[in-house]
Amino acid sequence: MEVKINSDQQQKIARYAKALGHPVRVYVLQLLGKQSCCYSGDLSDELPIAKSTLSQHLKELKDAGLIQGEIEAPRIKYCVNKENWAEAQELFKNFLKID
Amino acid sequence: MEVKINSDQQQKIARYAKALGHPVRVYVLQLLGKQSCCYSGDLSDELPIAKSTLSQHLKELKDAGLIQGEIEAPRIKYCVNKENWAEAQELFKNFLKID
DNA sequence: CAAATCGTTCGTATTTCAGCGAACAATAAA
DNA sequence: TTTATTGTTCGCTGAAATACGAACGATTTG
Repeated sequence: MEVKINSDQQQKIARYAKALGHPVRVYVLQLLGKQSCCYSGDLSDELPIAKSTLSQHLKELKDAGLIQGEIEAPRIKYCVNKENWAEAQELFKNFLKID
Repeated sequence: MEVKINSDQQQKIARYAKALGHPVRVYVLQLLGKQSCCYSGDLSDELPIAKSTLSQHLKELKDAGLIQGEIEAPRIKYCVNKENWAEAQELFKNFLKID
């Protein structure tokens, strides 16, 4: 099957990959994979970056569709977006030819 | 097992992900996965970007370690770097929890 | 030897990224 | 009502990314 230039699949892979293109965002996702959810404030306490910077990273992951936040005022609980996570799994599995 | 901040694994995933963060680079890798190797000039003919831009993209993939180029003067034959490709497969498989 | 071909590098312009501190807004707590 | 807590947004800075055309260098071709 022919590989198409600038296909939807390529754009999606690139979009998800861009979101993973920073170790802090990879860490956040690994943490969520391990403990199912977390709070921004807790992350802020652990990570050696300003909370505004963390906020920007979380926004990037949200914009990519990989996480979602649920308000538990005054805090926000973040968790993985299962649907898009499954899509990313499938895309990278096919792209990287895993198994 | 505890998730470590800024681990080697996170940095590697982020590095490979950054290389995949553009649809043209994803296309190139898909093409190489399908036909094993290709020439820069051929890519340049197919893709709607300047050849200097393509050269930059190929350099980025080389710098990330995903492809390598073999000189067949005056052309260059590009192919996937199998060793690093296998590493990327393993990293993303574990990270995305594929199977 | 000159011309052609191929691919890289440079410089430029623009956009995006990643960091920060300060200010802001929403909510809870006192 | 005031204060505290939480997280976002803004503006800034500097670096990186993405695009290009022009110029360059290495090799092949005529």
